[in-house]
Amino acid sequence: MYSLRKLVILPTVFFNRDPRKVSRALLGKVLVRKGGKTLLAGRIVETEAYLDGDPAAHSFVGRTARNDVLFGPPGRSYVYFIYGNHYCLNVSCLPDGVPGGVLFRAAEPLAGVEEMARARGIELGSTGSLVRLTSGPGRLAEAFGITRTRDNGKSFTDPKSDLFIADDGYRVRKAEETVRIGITKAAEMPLRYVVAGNPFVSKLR
DNA sequence: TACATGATGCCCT
DNA sequence: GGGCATCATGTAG
Repeated sequence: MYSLRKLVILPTVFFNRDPRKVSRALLGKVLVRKGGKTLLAGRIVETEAYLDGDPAAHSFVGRTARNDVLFGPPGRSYVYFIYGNHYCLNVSCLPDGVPGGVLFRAAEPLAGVEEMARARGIELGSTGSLVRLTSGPGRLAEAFGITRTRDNGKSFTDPKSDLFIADDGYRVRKAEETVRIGITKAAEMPLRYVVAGNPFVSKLR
């Protein structure tokens, strides 16, 4: 069983900087969802940065009700619904008033594997079932039970929050930068960050 | 009020 | 390697 005790919740200043820095620094950190008696935890192995003035960022159109969190204070969860099926989880970056964020694209399950499998409708034990739990932004969000109604705007840095990001002392050996996935604008910018060789990183399409 | 569009994943071949 | 499910959001009218 994964132990909560060694977890140190990341402070707000961690997110109050360039999303590229935050994306890289988040690799190896732990995403945690605390339920009533369940604990879901996953090591972050893949992220993407969305910058201020970035044509591929939701904030590019200006501040709206939908993307408001990206413009707000750092360290909040930005959840959006995409393609009629999937939620995606992000964290806001940069000071209040400046838009920016990091998309969580994949994680390695550490705790609550059965709950994740149930949420994903996956039978554990079948081929590749563990990887399919959390490799991909839509999968990751579903495994952690993320929805816009429930989680958009939540603080990631409040110890009382049921959703937070923590450091458990793990250090990534090697990180790699690649182009982002599934976008058409500014598609050439290398703003995707992955833990080299980790099997839970989502595959290029 | 309608409609095109998209930071995708699944389930086939 | 390609079709498809499926809907919130923004923009036009």
